[in-house]
Amino acid sequence: MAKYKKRERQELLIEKVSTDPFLTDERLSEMFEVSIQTIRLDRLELNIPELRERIKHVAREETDKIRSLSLQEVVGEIIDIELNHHALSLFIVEEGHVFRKNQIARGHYLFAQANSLCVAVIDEPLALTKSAQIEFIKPAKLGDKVISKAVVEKMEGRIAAITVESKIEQRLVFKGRFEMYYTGEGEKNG
Amino acid sequence: MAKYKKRERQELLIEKVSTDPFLTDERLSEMFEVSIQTIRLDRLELNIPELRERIKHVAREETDKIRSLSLQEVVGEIIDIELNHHALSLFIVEEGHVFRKNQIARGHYLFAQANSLCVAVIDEPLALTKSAQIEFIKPAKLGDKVISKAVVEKMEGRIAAITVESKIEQRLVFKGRFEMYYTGEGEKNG
DNA sequence: CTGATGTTAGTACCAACTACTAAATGAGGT
DNA sequence: ACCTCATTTAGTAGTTGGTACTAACATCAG
Repeated sequence: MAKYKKRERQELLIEKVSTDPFLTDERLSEMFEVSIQTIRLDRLELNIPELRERIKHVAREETDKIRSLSLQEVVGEIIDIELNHHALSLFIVEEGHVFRKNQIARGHYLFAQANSLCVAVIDEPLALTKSAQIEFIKPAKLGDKVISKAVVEKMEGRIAAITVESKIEQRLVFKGRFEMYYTGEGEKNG
Repeated sequence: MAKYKKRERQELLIEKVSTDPFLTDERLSEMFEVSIQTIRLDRLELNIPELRERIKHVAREETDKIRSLSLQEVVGEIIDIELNHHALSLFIVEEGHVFRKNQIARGHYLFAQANSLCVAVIDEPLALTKSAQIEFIKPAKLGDKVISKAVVEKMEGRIAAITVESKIEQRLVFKGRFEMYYTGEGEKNG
């Protein structure tokens, strides 16, 4: 028997549609070997919108993501800043940031938070990282809220020295010392 | 006169549609105060597909992006590896990786390439970054192909020392020394 | 005034639906 | 075997946002 019972079919339908939102009722009716009307009834019962609405939804969602991605110029959200002095940012560890195995955040995200905070705190048109000494003291896990604080120690001869400390619930998880290279507007070299 | 000439209108149309792909011909015809037919003719001449096709396109494009984002587990593509000894990876600098202003790659992408290479080269179930000293010698720019080489210097007492050098066309742009913490399977501690 | 260019109007048709009515088919329970 | 309720299928009318096509205006330039 190729056909499923109502319950089974509806469960599979949810799965099918959520993995591939581009399926028409016709294609679905072929897949489950039932009539189009049955599929429509199922969608009605399950509150699954029609193809076009599903696509529209995906498209909208994703255009939003693009916006937030280009905002993600800075990793983490800056919550306090006094230019050339100090800055604070918050970074929440999400699914994309962790090793699946153990839910520990990849080191380079903590680094990225610190690094982009350093770029942000310097009030000059160009600021590039020159060097860094960093330490990962404790792993950050999925869901953790990491607060990073950057303090500019000195700025001299186009080089700024910045120390960064990142904490989760007051506990130090990361620290680093960054040297940033910066220049004013007209200036440029290699 | 609220109405535009054909040329102007068509240019604006392209802009409108590309910034908001969700506009129907009807809405557009209202915006430009012309008939729907005129809009349709314009789209025909400009090869702009209809609303539904535009949305579908956006949706598809973005579902692809999600896939490639989750693939971005490792930054850069590993091109050679001998576990616990050395590894090589290639990272091509793309639009998302650079400052828009000057097309220079954000430092944390170079770091991420090096860091994930260090994670990859260690043949143990768990490998976390403990510390790093890094130097950014020359900026990497949009389109650059960065080859990163990690060499394991020693592995002792759950700590591995690894040196990384990243080059663009034989020229050193980044180097670093990483300390990685690792453990075998059953083991675990905070 | 005449043509070319541009703009509108209108028709037939399409995909992928919704909303609704009605008939056919099960599958169970007694 | 018969009745019943759930399920499935069929079919119609109407919707949105179009394509494709024909035909009738407008407008302006030479």
